[in-house]
Amino acid sequence: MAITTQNPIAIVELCSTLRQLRQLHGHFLAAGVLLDPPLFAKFVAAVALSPKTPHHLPYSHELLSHSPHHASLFALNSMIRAHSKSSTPIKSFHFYRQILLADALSPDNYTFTFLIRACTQASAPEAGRAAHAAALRRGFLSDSHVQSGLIHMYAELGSSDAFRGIYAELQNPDLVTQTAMVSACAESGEIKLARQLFDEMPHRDVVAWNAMIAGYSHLGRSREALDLFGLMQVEGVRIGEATMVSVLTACAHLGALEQGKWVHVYVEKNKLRLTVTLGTALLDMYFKCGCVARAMDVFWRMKERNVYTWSSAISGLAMNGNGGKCLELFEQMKDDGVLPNEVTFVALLRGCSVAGLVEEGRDVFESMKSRYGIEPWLEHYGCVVDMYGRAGRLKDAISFIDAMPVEPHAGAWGALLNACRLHNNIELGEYAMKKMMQLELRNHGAYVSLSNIYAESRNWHGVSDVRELMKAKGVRKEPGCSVIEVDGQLHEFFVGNKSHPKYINIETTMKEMMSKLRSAGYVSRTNQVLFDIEEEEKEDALCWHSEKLAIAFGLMSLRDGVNIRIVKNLRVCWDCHETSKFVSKVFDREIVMRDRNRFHHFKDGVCSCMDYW
DNA sequence: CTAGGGTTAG
Repeated sequence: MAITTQNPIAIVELCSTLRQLRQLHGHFLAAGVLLDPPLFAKFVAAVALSPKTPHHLPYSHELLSHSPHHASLFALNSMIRAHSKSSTPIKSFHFYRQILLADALSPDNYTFTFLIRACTQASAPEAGRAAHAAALRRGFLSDSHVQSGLIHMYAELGSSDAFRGIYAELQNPDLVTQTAMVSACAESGEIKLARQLFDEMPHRDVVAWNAMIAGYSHLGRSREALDLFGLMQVEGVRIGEATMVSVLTACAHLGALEQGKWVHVYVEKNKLRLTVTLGTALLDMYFKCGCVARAMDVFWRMKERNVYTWSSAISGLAMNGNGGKCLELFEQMKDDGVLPNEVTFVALLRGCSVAGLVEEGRDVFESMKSRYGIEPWLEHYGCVVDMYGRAGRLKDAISFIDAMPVEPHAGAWGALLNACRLHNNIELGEYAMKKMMQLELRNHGAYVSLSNIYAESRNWHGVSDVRELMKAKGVRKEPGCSVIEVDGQLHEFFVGNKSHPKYINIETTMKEMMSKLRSAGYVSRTNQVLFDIEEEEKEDALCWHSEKLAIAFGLMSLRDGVNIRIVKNLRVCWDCHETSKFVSKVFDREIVMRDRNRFHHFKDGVCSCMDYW
């Protein structure tokens, strides 16, 4: 685009380096464009909000401080807004102070809306209450956007009483405020109340619908999210980009590929712009449905990619076991000038871990602190332990734990425990378990891992001890559940659950399937059967694990050549994993299984995880 | 065309 003085804001958005911005500024200055205060304000705001360069915020700050006479309320509000979305939201107060100090200026409803949002972003309760008090003092509490901001803020801070109190005192909350309340209730787990408020709303626009759909999505109640989306279409509400993002999140969670593809087609048909957010949600959906190629296709088609986009892609590749590609993508991310954040590093470390790239992973972990100044979260430590452990370097894993500057959490010990299971180290496994117990954890996963370690070595005493322990501690195992999509319909299976309408056929298919597998050399192993089931039920239960039911159902329902795609809520057990490998070979059928941790792509009798998970 | 809803990891 040629630089003209007609479209200053559009040109700012095209700049990708600080130098370009400075040049542009000089150009506009020479042309006299920026003498017009409103235009100057817009320019500064555009610079501040420009996502391309990491230096945009300091630069716009600099522009403002060199032109005090141009520091209009509009410009300062925009700066507060820009900072509220940045990684340093609390700096918004700097501009708030500037407004207060300027004789000719005083804060308005916009100022408080942005300021409150900044406090929410920063999770800063004191600052938030101060902003609340100031807004009250200056009489802006009647503004619905201020109300909405406050409700969101207190929900984010976890003070349910506070946002309820605010809402209760309002005589006539309008659409915006009601929507905020729906979203706040959903966020604090009160989804029923949220739905009630939503249903009672006299008028509901796209935003309200979306708040409710997103509420379900966030709580993992994806089915309800999709149901509500269906209702929204029936009511003829215009579907927008944001709606699609929530719907895609729900599809991703469920592994509902058909519905997800439908969204993709809808987006293209209706020529919705593939914005960063929508594109990211779309590629994430494809990744979580196991469609790596499609996901990467969307990724490369996107015109703009932010840290979410890159992190999603890296994480998607990691989940699908492609660690080498993760590191490659990370290099490209850096070339692109996008700064990685904590989440990017979680994804990267997981990628190194699944691919056994220990040295690379260690470098990544080091550079995270030294180059990017990011303080590791507990998750990062857990990933490193997992990385060493998975590679069989249990000594490195344990010394890494010992050297952790923070108290090791259940995740770190859990990673070690899983490594002990993979590498049959009972002694260290027991030690890890003991450590976990001291953390008073109620997570059943650890008990299952330990039990499996005992079972591998046929130590049935150990197995029953763990079972007793679980009983004593009142830890219950979450029931295993597998979901399979057939013709766009999701079918749910639980262990030994016989309630499916086609159960008789499933049972027949299952028996045939197992006998075919046996003649192909499959031998069932009862040693990893979940130990909370009585002995005599073991053999039986093994045959009726939810993923096996789902596979049988897939075999009888899906045309030849269609992949069987299964989403499981827990980790897959050894026996089901083995069964899947055999099915993929004997029936010449690919199986894509997403478990709690990662993907397993079964083909020709081999799994993409190489039996390491 | 300054304001409410939406994206990543566990």
